[in-house]
Amino acid sequence: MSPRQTQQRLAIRRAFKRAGRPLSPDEVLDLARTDVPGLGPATVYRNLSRLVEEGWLTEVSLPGESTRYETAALPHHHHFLCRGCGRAFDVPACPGDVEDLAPRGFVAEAHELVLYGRCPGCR
Amino acid sequence: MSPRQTQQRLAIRRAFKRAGRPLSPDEVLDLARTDVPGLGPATVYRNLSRLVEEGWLTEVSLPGESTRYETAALPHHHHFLCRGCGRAFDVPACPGDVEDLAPRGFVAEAHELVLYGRCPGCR
DNA sequence: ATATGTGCAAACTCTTTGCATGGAG
DNA sequence: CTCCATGCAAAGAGTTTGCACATAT
Repeated sequence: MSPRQTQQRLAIRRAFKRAGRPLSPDEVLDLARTDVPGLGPATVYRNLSRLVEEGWLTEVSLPGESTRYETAALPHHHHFLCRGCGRAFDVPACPGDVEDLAPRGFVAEAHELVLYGRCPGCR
Repeated sequence: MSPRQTQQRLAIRRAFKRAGRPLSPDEVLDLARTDVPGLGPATVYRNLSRLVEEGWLTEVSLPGESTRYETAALPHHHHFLCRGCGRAFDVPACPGDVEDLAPRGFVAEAHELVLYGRCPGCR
């Protein structure tokens, strides 16, 4: 029962390949509609969940923002949220050892770092 | 037009003083209802916004989580989210210089770091 | 006495689900 | 020809707003 190659599904994957950055469901809807005009939000949500299950996408949670998604298989990295255009970008770096900052008695297993500022297009 | 000292408002502020950690609107509602049983969610939301405007609270946004709030006037710090109980805690530390990680062309103005793991009560 | 704050309920936004139709295999 | 996937519309969860009444000042 591998997934069917529908036009909608192809358009959604194409959107991610073209964007090269994390996308919100709404951004996916806009981008994929250039290929499949009749595309509806429910289909986007269903495919995003499906693609996460299959390991092709991962969820990107940013503070105060609705969940975004990006293609999986990237090494450990962080994110940059532009205050101008609201778009998210990858930051291919990590300060390292940040989990040692946990107070005594707390056990840190993972961390997320988000930078806020201006992207090259919004300066 | 300084705010009135209603029982609801007092109960909400008392909830934060007692908790000593970031609280979600729902947590505030539960805690403040021990003082004012009839308290409704709308009143909590209205007071949270008001207290942020007045500078008594600040918003705490954590990835994938609904907005929490904590008493303002704390020095720069970060947060710990317990995967066991879902509660947020303060981390009074910062790795420093993380904004230099922004890719070329990007200007970072602020950052947020979140640790995930287990709090002392959930080990 | 006056007008701000509250509680209820309706409105809104974002996301999920049910169901009949359409298209991939 | 079969089912899985889609689109629509309705249902949910969380938050905001409108309105009449309560209450702090």
